[in-house]
Amino acid sequence: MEYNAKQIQIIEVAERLFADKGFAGTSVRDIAQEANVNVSMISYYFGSKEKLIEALFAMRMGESRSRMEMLLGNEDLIPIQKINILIDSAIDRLMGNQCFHNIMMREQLSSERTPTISEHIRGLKLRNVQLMQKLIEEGQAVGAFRKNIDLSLMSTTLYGTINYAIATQDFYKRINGLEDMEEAEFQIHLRRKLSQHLKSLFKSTVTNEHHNQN
Amino acid sequence: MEYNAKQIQIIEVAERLFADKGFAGTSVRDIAQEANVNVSMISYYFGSKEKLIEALFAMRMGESRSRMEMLLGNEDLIPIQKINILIDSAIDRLMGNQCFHNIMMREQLSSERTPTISEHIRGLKLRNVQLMQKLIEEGQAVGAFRKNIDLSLMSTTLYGTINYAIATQDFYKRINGLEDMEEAEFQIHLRRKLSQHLKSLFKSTVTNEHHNQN
DNA sequence: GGTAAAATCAAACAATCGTTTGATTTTTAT
DNA sequence: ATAAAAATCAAACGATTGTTTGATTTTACC
Repeated sequence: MEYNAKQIQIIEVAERLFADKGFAGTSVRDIAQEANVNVSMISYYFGSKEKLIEALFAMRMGESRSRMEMLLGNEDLIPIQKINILIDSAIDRLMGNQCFHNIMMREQLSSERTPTISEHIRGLKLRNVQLMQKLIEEGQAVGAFRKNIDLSLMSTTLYGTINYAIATQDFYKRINGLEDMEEAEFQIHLRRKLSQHLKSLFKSTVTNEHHNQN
Repeated sequence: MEYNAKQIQIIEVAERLFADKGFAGTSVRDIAQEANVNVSMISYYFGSKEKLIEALFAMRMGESRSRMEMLLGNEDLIPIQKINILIDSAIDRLMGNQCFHNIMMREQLSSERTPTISEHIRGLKLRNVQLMQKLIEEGQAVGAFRKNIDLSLMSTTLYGTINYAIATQDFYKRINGLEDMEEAEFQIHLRRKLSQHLKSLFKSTVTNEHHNQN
């Protein structure tokens, strides 16, 4: 599906409001007002509020397809380097689209699911899990990684940690005394901390290397 | 605050519906119908829908206070054993109250927060983080744990992993071919897998021990 | 420049929302 | 048994919901 500038404007406003207040908590009049369009434009362009969030998923999902897969082709990297790239790319993707992933998280918490949205999420998660499993199995094959690794829960830890860190970033700011830090600077700070933490976590957990106590 | 049987009945139905469909997505008529009470009873007992969810938080938060803290007093346990108890108690708490923690997760994703609820969540999270930090610092003091551990992100990984595992348990079921498993049995299965995974994760990450490749 | 299509608008639509009302029943206590 | 208090109910309240209508303006094309 192709969207014109005004449609994208509506989608992006809706994305922010859905992330802030939830789908049911956001009225089409809220969206129309913030997007500076008439209320009827939403039904006119998308058919319904429900179809609008489906359009949002169609747009965002279509964007970042097959960006990570290329890292698999690079044969110059050792297994742990590929894992590190996977970690950083996950952090970039989630931190760079916090509103959208907030909505995705809400959608997964909900039981009244839209079939097409559920399918999008399931497909994305399947790709993520399979990519990580492939990387870990590669490492195991060359003897670099441990054998007793819970493959499906490793990706749960990766995405669970990032998602939870984003959801609780205000709390993180507070207990680490970073309330006065510039917002953009804080985002960079959190990315770096998450990257270090997760790389250390994965290195300790999946590799056979001994600890380097520094 | 003390609640009578009918009030608790309303609160528990509301908890399930809020978890399923969100606060804004659940109408007081939905709640009244499923709880077999008249709509006006909600305003009559709680004042408003908003006050109802606050009552839910007051009730659930008041229940499990200071249950974990006692594990700190036990001096017979070595640091990693205390960490393992912390992990299992977190799994028990979140898996045993999935509806409530679903609502808590939604609340943290939202920007339009109720002050009293935010305060409840902040207090709970603060206790969780401080308890884990204390345990890790105890282990570091006796030389059992590594020094370079990101204290605040360790609890993010613990609670992020559990929350995300619960939110995506249908997906977990599917990719592990457990769709035919009895629901109660699956819950036990997931608890055990989570416990093993997180204990292994924490052992590898925080201790100085070398890996035991089995 | 004229005409058809697309876009925009205020207004109205029926449905649902949270809450209140006022009468009625049930419970409690003397 | 009686009076006061608590609980329950159907009905109605005004506000807001998502959507549609029909008229009007803007855009695109020959």
